[in-house]
Amino acid sequence: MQALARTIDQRFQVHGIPTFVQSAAPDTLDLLEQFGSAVSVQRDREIHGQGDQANSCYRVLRGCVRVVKLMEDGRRQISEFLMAGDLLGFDALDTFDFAAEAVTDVVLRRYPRRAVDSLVESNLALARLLRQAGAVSLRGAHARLVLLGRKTASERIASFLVEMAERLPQGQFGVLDLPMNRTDVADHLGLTIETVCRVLAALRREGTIAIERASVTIRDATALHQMASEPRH
Amino acid sequence: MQALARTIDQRFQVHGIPTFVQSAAPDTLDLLEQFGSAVSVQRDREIHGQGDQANSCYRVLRGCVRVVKLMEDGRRQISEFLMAGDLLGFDALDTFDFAAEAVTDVVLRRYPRRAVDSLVESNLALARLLRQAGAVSLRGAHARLVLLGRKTASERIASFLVEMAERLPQGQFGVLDLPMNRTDVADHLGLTIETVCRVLAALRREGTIAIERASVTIRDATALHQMASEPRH
DNA sequence: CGAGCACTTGAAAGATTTCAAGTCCAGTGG
DNA sequence: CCACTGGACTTGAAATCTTTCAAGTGCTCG
Repeated sequence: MQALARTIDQRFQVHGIPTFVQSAAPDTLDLLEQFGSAVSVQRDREIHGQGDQANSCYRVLRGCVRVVKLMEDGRRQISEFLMAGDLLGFDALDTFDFAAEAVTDVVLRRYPRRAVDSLVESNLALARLLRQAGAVSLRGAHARLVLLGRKTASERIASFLVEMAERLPQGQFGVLDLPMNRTDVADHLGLTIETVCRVLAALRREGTIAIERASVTIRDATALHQMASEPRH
Repeated sequence: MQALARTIDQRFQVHGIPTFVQSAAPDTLDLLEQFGSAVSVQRDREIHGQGDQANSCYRVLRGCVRVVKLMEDGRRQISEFLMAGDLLGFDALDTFDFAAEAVTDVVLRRYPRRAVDSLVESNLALARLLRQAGAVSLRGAHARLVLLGRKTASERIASFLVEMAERLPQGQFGVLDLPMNRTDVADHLGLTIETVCRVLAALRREGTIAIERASVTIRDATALHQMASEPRH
């Protein structure tokens, strides 16, 4: 299904999972495109803050974005990383309750909220697409609840690597260029940076992966999948 | 806003938070209602299983439902508890990736997926409602990610009690009749049943709450809120 | 060449889990 | 009516995983 989806509409892709829209003629979606404008954001700059008015929706064209919730005392949870093709803020209420920050230099396409809202009401294909997108996003969040609530540190790291590998542009295999630093990974997986390091080191020693700074090569995908112990799907 | 919403449309309420639908005349929503049928499910029985075809959507009329993900080895994560008014399965893809089980005896209203899907495409008010519902649901999931990823055991319990208190039928204050058992609470908060007991006992000793079996009375709401240390909103 | 930052590794501390007994009821059967 | 049984809940003590605290290493940039 994933491959099929790509052949049908590769422009819209939600949280790394291509959206399969059966009856949407690609043209209908271009209606939204005319309201879009390009935005560039530098590494570590904020795209929008926690609590900001949700006046814009975005689609990531290039780079990596982190979706962040910050607690009063500085503890941080990164609910997800967005990559090329992923949508941001289309599901928002009137304000964002999380910040979005550029992990790398990022290029976004920005759509005014008003345009999206009104277009959704007149364009069935777009409405369908966004509904599907929301469902996929929610499914991802649920998977992450299991990860944070019930998985061990090793399982979390393994799951993370598997997920990143699955989101790799087609054709590439096993070589991950992780755009985010170890602190980001830690704050995504509910661990400390030291634990992330240690588990990665252990995986390296076992020969499951090879590490070179930001690049992780998967040497034993089977072992990694096993270690991830995903719920049956 | 919460109070206002209740006055406008109390029939639809999403994950405990009433949905505020500005321009939806209540009548429009009754269109869906004609396809609904009542379903009763006994305590601990399954409403649908993990992996089932998503042929139905539900609204909880009475009782409490748990949304469960099970791992191969039996570890369990309850992503949320649904109470009267909450929606279930409206955001599904073709299959459920989680099970729904009755915590207490439950009465549901069941809507055929097909009817919902087609009605969503013709009824703008319903589409808007469900879009909003999805956003609220996603927001809740994100809050839970922070809870599971970054909060301590005490903070999780406090957050849980605060949330349950907020979902109390209006008029009631401070007395929670928790329909779910300690194991369910543990599996919701990513803890063990023993930790749940110990933290509750500690809160009781401090005089923050009083416990009587399934009933928890909040004696010091301020202390509880502080202990919950929610991210700023 | 030195400073700073990201990352790594070790050792001690700590929070939560695991293992092990209880306690307390509600429901059952004598 | 009352003892008994099973299940949910509690509590204690030891074990364990992860964090915290500390100290490097190595790379990049000025």
